[in-house]
Amino acid sequence: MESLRPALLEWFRQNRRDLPWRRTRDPYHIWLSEIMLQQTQVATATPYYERFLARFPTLAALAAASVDDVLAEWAGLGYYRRARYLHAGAQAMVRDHGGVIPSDPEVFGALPGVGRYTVGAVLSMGFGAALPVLDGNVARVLSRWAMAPLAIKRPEDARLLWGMAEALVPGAERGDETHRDAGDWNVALMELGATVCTPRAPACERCPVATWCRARAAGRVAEFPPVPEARATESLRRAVALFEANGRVLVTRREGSMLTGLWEMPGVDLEQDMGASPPLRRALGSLGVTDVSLADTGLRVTHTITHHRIEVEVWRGTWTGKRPRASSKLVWADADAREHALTALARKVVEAARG
DNA sequence: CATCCGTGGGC
DNA sequence: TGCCCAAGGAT
Repeated sequence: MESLRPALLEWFRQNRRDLPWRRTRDPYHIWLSEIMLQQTQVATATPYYERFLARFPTLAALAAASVDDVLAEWAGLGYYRRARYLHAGAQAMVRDHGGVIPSDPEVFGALPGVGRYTVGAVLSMGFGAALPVLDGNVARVLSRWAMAPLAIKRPEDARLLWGMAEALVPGAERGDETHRDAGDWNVALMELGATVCTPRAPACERCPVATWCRARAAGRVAEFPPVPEARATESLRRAVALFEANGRVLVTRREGSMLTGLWEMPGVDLEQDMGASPPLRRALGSLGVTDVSLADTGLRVTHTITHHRIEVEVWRGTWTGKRPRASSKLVWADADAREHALTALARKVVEAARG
């Protein structure tokens, strides 16, 4: 145990990946990266991170932006509430905290979208706070080290895992509020989980701390952590109307609980055996789009979104009278620009239609 | 406490 | 190729 920490820290210092958010100690940049990386892989988040910071280089710039502009930069990353909370958080910091990330865990943790993980990550990396992190990577590593059947998804197990993580943070055993290794330690633990102690086919032969791993010693690494049964996905049908003009696509702003405020071509959900044309025509009519004809392109786009597998029929729309006009609910969007926050489904449909 | 919220990488 | 899952948080 005494040499476990130095062994992992030393390994990390030799093997750390050169990632954009590791070249900075600016707490705003670190905060942004941590929010973007929630439930999102490094390779996916990286281009978004670069673009986002180019557009909103400072907390003040983010706070001054409109929600729509923030969502437009976020479009394609998913979990859009993250972007709304990020924006609201930036405004709160400008309004109440002098335009900087609060270094007090209580204060920072009170901001929207900032939970215990994000508090530990940003404050340990940005300020050297001796606070733990617990994410999927750390939970997996700890479960294997202890050979304990603990799953982060189960709240009772999560409490135990947080306790284990807390006990390991440099400085914590002495009650120090800060420690120069705290941030590196947290990142090292996550880096180990991401690159060596992976969910499937872990590379134990490359693991710098394999000698401390009880699951490894027992030859039972694959059994930990236990995997809770996956929830089944539900199949849905949907039809969309694709209108194109001058390289632009007609899209409407989504309402309701999912993907609220994002833009997508007009469409309707369909029952299993329902014809698409009449309801699609009605949906267009309610947007003020009349005098059009619709033709089934035969294109079928499949999109999976949190427990729903959506099969989308793509209908080609053409106007028989005047071209549909933009309104508060309807715009002609450039699908290649990031001017509007298009859903991934919308981009997929455009892509499919272009062949 | 269980459920909800998006998307794309990787095997 | 389908399926698992990835640096969570709010309700």
